[in-house]
Amino acid sequence: MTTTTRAGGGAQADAQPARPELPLTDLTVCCAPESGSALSSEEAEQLAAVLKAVAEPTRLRLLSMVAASAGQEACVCDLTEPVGLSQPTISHHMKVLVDAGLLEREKRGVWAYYRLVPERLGAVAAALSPPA
Amino acid sequence: MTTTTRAGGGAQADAQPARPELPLTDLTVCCAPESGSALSSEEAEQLAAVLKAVAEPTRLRLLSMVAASAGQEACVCDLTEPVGLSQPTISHHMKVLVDAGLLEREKRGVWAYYRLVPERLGAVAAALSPPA
DNA sequence: GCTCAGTATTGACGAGTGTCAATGTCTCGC
DNA sequence: GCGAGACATTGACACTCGTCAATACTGAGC
Repeated sequence: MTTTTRAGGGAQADAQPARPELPLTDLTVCCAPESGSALSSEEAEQLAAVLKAVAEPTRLRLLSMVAASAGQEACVCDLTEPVGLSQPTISHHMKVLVDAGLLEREKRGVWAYYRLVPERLGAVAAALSPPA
Repeated sequence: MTTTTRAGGGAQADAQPARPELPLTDLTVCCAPESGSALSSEEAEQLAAVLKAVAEPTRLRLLSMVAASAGQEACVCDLTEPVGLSQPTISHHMKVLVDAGLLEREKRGVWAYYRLVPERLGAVAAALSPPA
């Protein structure tokens, strides 16, 4: 299994069967010290997939707005206006963030509330931790 | 100036005049705790610009290969073969990483050596640090 | 000066992505 | 049940991006 250094201690690999490969907190560290080996293609694609979700100004703002909200959750109705984009666009970005595992969706009545997943974000940050 | 929480303590804002806005270790924290305000458009674009450079499997592999090399530096000739892409493509990716401030280029004779900039990578990781 | 090897640049092409208008779906209140 | 509001989905468009072939550039050795 090549026990390389990894980020996040949770390592709940058996999450949902619907998503075949989405380790919540199990991301290979990008830039390990000199002795560590480089990323494989699969590891690089996994990390890049999550980073792609974050590497977009609008999504970063949405993520930060959710994190800054009380209880670290917010609904689309609160996000559409300050961002200044159409509602379908916001909905699309939120879906990307949910698919990346960075947000969780919960529908309460008519409203859809999105909540931050700190462990996932922490795993990404740890994967980018500098060597030494 | 809105002194928000930031990542990295260096804050050498006056770097090179050639690059107008490339604060090496001065990136606004994305997802601050509840009291912290959300990212502005400029802050989000700055962070996203660096993340875009990293959110690509090939560039992640190149970055990790440079970091894993002895002395944390490597030349293009060492990277082309294991990645399995053409030399212009590798050169292109390296330029993107240099422009993002994640790598530094130094030409020694005919060879171009790329060295990791840990502070920059650390600033990105810190900017993505989870709240609380 | 000339040749050669290591890199960088240019141009072009296909794939991917952010955006919006229009439409669909679901829940609540009447 | 019905209309209204909140959100998701679809289709279309412009734009960006990753890749390669071809070419230009640059430093070393003869």
